[in-house]
Amino acid sequence: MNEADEKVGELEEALRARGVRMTRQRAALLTVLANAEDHPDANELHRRAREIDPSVSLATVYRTLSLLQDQSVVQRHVFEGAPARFETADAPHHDHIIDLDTGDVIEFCSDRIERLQAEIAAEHGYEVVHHRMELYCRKKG
Amino acid sequence: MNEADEKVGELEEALRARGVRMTRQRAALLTVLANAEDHPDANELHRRAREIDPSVSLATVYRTLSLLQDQSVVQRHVFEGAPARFETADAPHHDHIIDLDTGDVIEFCSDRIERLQAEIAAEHGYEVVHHRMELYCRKKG
DNA sequence: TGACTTCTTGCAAATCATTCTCATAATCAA
DNA sequence: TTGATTATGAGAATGATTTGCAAGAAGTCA
Repeated sequence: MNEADEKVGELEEALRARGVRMTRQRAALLTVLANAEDHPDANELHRRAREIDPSVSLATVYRTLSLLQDQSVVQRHVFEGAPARFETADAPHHDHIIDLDTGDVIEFCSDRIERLQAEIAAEHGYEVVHHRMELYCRKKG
Repeated sequence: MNEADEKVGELEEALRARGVRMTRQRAALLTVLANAEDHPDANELHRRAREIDPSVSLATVYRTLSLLQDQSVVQRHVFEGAPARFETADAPHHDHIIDLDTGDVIEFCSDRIERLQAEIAAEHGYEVVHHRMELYCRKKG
């Protein structure tokens, strides 16, 4: 039993404890998400989930992703001109570098930037509920 | 003749100089854009353009917005879960605070953040082509 | 375990923003 | 004005996501 499978078990239990019904399809999607090292979109998640349970429909993938987002189990990212991509929300907050040539996504985080953001918001009388920062980049010459 | 009308004239001329045909519809949209103090979406721009020239179609609004974006006359912003919003690109680069309760958009910019972004990208072997930073905020209680 | 209530699912049809097709109309250079 | 080229309107097409509905599972309680 690897790390990801362990994670799936924990997630299932946590969700059940919060009154979420555990179905075949939801378990399949949780497994896919826990094993994903990338940032797949709904279609790709659907493809992978079908390998575990061929009956899973795309509609259910979307429904389950919404559910998991509400439960703070996954995060949805919408990058420019592309379908939304998903990842498990267990990692601490981070932002993304998007490689314009390959579509690769690299994660990073910077306390200094976050602090500056809060400062700027405060100057305008606001507090940051959440933010989005994406750097669309190209490999250096 | 106010500031915005002057801007429209300049824009028309600049576009013509670049070989862009000036049509009734394009002029209408330029006028709307030059007079917009907010960040309207395509539908709203269509509504406003119709007040000047009722024949303008939504398809043309979209086509013209693409054209103007290519010509660096307007910038398109896609905020969370909402249609794209547009603004003239004459202002220097800036980022946005989005008021979650009202949908209001406030502009700001921070050299310090931009510098940090470039630094972070460089650490990963990248250079920033462009970026997106949005602070989804609520008024401070 | 069986019976029930309530939630889930798959499928297909519906949305929504945006783009495209194509026949017609307008722009601009000569 | 004329002609070559490009733009436009109307509506159909697209792609991602959501939804309505009838049928199928989950969790509950006796």
